[in-house]
Amino acid sequence: MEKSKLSRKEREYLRHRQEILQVALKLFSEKGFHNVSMHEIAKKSEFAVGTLYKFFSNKEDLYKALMLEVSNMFHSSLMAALATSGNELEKIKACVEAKLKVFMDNLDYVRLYLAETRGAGFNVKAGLDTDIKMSYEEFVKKLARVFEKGIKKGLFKKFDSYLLAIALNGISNAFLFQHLEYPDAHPFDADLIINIFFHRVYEKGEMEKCNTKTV
Amino acid sequence: MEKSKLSRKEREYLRHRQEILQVALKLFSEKGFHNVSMHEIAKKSEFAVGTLYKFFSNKEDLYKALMLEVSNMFHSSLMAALATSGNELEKIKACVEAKLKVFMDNLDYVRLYLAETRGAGFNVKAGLDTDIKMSYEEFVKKLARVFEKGIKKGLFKKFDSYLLAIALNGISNAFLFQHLEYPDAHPFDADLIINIFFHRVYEKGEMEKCNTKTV
DNA sequence: TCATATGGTGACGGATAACTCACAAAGTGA
DNA sequence: TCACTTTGTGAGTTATCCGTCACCATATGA
Repeated sequence: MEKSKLSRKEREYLRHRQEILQVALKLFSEKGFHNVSMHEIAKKSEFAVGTLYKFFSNKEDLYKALMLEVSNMFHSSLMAALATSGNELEKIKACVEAKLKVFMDNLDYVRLYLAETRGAGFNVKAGLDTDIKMSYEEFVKKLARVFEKGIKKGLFKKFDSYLLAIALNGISNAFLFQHLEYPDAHPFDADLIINIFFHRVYEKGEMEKCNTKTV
Repeated sequence: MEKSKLSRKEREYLRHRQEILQVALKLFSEKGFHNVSMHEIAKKSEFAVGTLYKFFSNKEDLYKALMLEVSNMFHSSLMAALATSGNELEKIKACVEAKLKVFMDNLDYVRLYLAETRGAGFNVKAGLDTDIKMSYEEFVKKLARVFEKGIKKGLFKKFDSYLLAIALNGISNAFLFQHLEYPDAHPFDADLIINIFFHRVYEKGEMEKCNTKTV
C-alpha cells in the first residue's frame, strides 16, 4: 500500500476514472462533443449514468479533464524536446520529431486537440480553451526564443522569430491533418519537414550569396 | 424586370434569404453550430421561426448553404489565382495573395470554414464535409501540379509536389489562425510567407551549391 | 370591394439529453 | 452475523430546441 502511496481503493477509483476517460476520448474524437451523450459514454464504459457524475460534475467537466490531459501530455513532451542539449537547429529538430511521435501515438487525442485549438473551440464555455491556448502560447514563445538565439548566432535568417515558430508549427500541423484524413496516402517524417523548412532557412557561411531577392 | 431576369418577388426572396444567411453566419462563427438555435437566428434576423423553414428545410440545410457559399467563394478565387499567367513562382505567389485577401475580407467565413475543414467537422452528418474536402483536395492537387511543373523546370527543389502544396497551405493557414486569435499582434503578408517558404526552396542557377545536407 | 394567393407568424408537440436522487449492492470491520 | 459506509444504479425530472401547422396580413387582380 505504501509502494504507490495510494490505497487500493484510491487506485481503483483512478482506474475507473481512467476507463471512463478512455471511452469518452474515443467517442468524442469520433463524433464530437455535442454528438456524444452521457448515456452513450455510460453504456460503453459499463457504468451507469449516475456513476459518471460521481467522477465528473458534468459533461463539460469530463471533457475538460480529457483536454487537460492531452494538453499536458503534448506540452511537456514538446517543452522537453526544446530543452535538449545541442545547437538551435538540433533543438528544433528534436522538437519536430517529438511532436510527430507524440501526436502519431495519440491520434484520437490529436483529433480532439486540433478541434479545440485550430477549429474554433465551441465545445466548452470558457476557461479550457484559454488554458490550452496559454499552454500553446508558452510553447510557441519558447520555440521562438530558440529561433531568436539561432538568428543571433547567424544560424538562421533574420525573420521575425515568432512568425518562424508559427510557420514551422503550421507545416507540421498541416502534415498531421493530412495524416488524420488519409493515414497512408502521403508518408512524411520529421526530416522532410526540417528539410522543407530549413534547407533554405538554415543559413551558414557560403549560403549568404543565395540571398538574392526571389520576388 | 428584365434587366436582372428576376421578378421583384424573386429578388426579395433572395434578399431575405441572404439576410438570414448573414445573421446565421455571424452567430455560427461566434458560437458554433450547436450553440446557436433556430430561435436565435429568427430573432436576430427579425423573421419568425416558421419563416426560416420556408427558406431552408432544416438547420443543417441552412448551415450547408452557408458552407457551400464559403467553399465556392474560396475555391473559385484560389483556382483563379492559380490560373494567372506567369511562371510557377508567380502563380503560387498570386495564389497566396489571393488566399490572404479573400480570407481577410471574410474572417467570419474563415472561422467557420476552418472549423469545418481543420477541426473535425462534426456539425453536419454527411455530405457537406465531403464536398468541401473534395473541393479543397482539387485545389491542393492543382497547386501540386504547379509545383510539379516548377520542379521539372528546375525552378524548385525536388520535393514531393503534393507535400509541398500541403506545406505551403500549412504555413498560410497558421498565419491566418494567428490572425484570427490576435488580429493585430503579429502582422504578416503574402511576401513574408513566400519569403519563408521560397527564399530557400526556390532554386536556380548558382543556388545549387547550397544543397549541402543541413542535418 | 371582395376573393384568392403568397409570404410571414409563433404557440405548440415531440424528442432528446443533461442531470438528480432515492435506492440497491458490495464491501468493511467488529 | 450485523450495522454501517461506500460505490454504483437507472428511472424520472427538467429544460432545451428542432420542426410543424393552423392561422394572419398584405398584396394582387378581377
